[in-house]
Amino acid sequence: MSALIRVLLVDDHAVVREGYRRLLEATQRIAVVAEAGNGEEAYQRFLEFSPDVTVMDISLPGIGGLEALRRILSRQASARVLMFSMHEDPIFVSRALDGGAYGYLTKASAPEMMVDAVTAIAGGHRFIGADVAGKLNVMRSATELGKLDPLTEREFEVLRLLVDGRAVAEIAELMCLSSKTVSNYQTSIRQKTGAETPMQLLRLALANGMISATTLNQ
Amino acid sequence: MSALIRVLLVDDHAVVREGYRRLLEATQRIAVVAEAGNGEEAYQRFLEFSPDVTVMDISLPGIGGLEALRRILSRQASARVLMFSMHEDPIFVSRALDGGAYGYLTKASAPEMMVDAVTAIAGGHRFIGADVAGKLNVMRSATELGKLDPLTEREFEVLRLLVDGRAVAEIAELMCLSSKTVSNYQTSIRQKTGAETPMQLLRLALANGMISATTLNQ
DNA sequence: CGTTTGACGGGAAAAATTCCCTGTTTTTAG
DNA sequence: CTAAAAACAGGGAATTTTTCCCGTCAAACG
Repeated sequence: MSALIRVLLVDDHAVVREGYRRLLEATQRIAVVAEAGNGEEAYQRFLEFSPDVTVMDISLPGIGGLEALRRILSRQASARVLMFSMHEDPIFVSRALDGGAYGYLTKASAPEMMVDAVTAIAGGHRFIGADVAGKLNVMRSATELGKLDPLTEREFEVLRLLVDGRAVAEIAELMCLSSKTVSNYQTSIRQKTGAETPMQLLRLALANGMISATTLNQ
Repeated sequence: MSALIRVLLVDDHAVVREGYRRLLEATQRIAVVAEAGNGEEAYQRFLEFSPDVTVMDISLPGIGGLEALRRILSRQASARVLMFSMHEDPIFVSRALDGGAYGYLTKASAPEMMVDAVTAIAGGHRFIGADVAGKLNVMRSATELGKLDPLTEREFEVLRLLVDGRAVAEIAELMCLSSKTVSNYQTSIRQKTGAETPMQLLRLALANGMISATTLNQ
């Protein structure tokens, strides 16, 4: 029998941490040795405790889960981190795995799967929730950031103006084009990026830093 | 000593339900008699079990937490429902309370507070988490935030799903409506808020905290 | 040279939105 | 309790937008 698996638990919601803690510790094979509520703290705790496995929410206040993951790995490349999130969106999954995570689960997964995942990762395996694993291959390597690459200059400009809150007609005037052309560009943008609704397009643009999220709030 | 408090637990994430269940049952004074993963199911379980307190997430797939709350109350006006959510945004809080909820907590609250809240509500008191109670009055007057107030419950739900990146047809299916109706709602939302492009809607939603800026970036 | 790729937009068909209007519930006010 | 008001749901028709496919033109490329 192997020794206790020492876990660092990171989530900004105390209730969720509590849920995972009870869940994990119920097995007797896992001990939660530390918790953190944000990215910076997670990094600190990681250095302090050197946990076998770090279980971390991808959405954290402050530096965010992916950045925390990066910092941890830059300090100790062999660190084993299980990322989880409430999104089963493949983009999140691939970003996490590209970032060096050892596993990925959604909060919608069966609770027991968390135990399996932690155990697997502690043993050096990778673990990806069945619910997202399927989708992964389809979208693989199409990381969110690359999605805007195939856009031509004009398409990109149209997207920028859309994100700026401009209407199609307005963009046409600004760019001295026919509304028709702008519409056509919009269509090709959607095809190239795979965004199916205006909002998805916007979120994609935001994720690519076309606008800083903080700017949005005023 | 009073009898056991019988609780119905509603959240779309099994892990979160599990966390709350363990948390609540650890006290010995509370028993989780049923769980539900969506609004329709919540209503069914409520009828089946007549729980003393219903603990329900505001963001649910299908009919949504607020609608589920409404249905429950229309069946039994004396029902005691504790709504919770990951948002501490005043708009959600006031919606829930206007809708007849007995209490409101955020997932960021200390886990023990959940127990206190359930106990208080079972005793007929109202319970609002300290973290949101303060903001309730302050933010009420802020001009930006008032923009979503004239929206009706259905409009609000449509907006939430739109911002979530859902297509109109998808929303229609989720809410069991005709696409036509959803389109009509969309129009009235735009008229009431003055938002003319999807981006402006997104901005509004952000300003009102329907989405956290960090969610967008990760 | 051809060939490809991007810029631009027309035309026709398809889809979505808008405006208006009709019912039905629900809620509120007196 | 009753009347008025508001919310809910969606049909019809006109309109706008989008989509898809087509073309021209110019620059870049092998």
